[in-house]
Amino acid sequence: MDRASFYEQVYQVTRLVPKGRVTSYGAIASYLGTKGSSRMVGYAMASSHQISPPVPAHRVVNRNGVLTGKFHFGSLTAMEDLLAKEDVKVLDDKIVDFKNKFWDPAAELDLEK
DNA sequence: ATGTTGACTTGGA
DNA sequence: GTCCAAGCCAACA
Repeated sequence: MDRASFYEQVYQVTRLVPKGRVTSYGAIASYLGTKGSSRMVGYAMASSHQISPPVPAHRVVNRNGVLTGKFHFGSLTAMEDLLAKEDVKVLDDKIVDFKNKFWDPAAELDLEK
């Protein structure tokens, strides 16, 4: 993991997000150990458009469950459309029942244990 | 090496 | 409950 850049780590964790689930930038940042660099997580996603394999960035939202980065998808409806296909309802740019669909890598992966 | 930037988070009013 | 300000760290020029 040390060889991989912070970006790569973010990409990998993001790919681990199960379909139909969403996570927050802070959760990923915290999982990587850099809680304070929550911005970097989102910033990394900005570069995830052209990398491979593709990163399900649409499953990553802010702590509020709001699609803050939907504007970066090219189309304003692209992100919520992708989420809708994964049984994730989006209302007013916010994840419906976000708390229930929230997926915390640190808690789910539990690699510390 | 320094400065700017950013798909965030938290805390205080 | 909402709104504003500051902090945070890594990549890039």
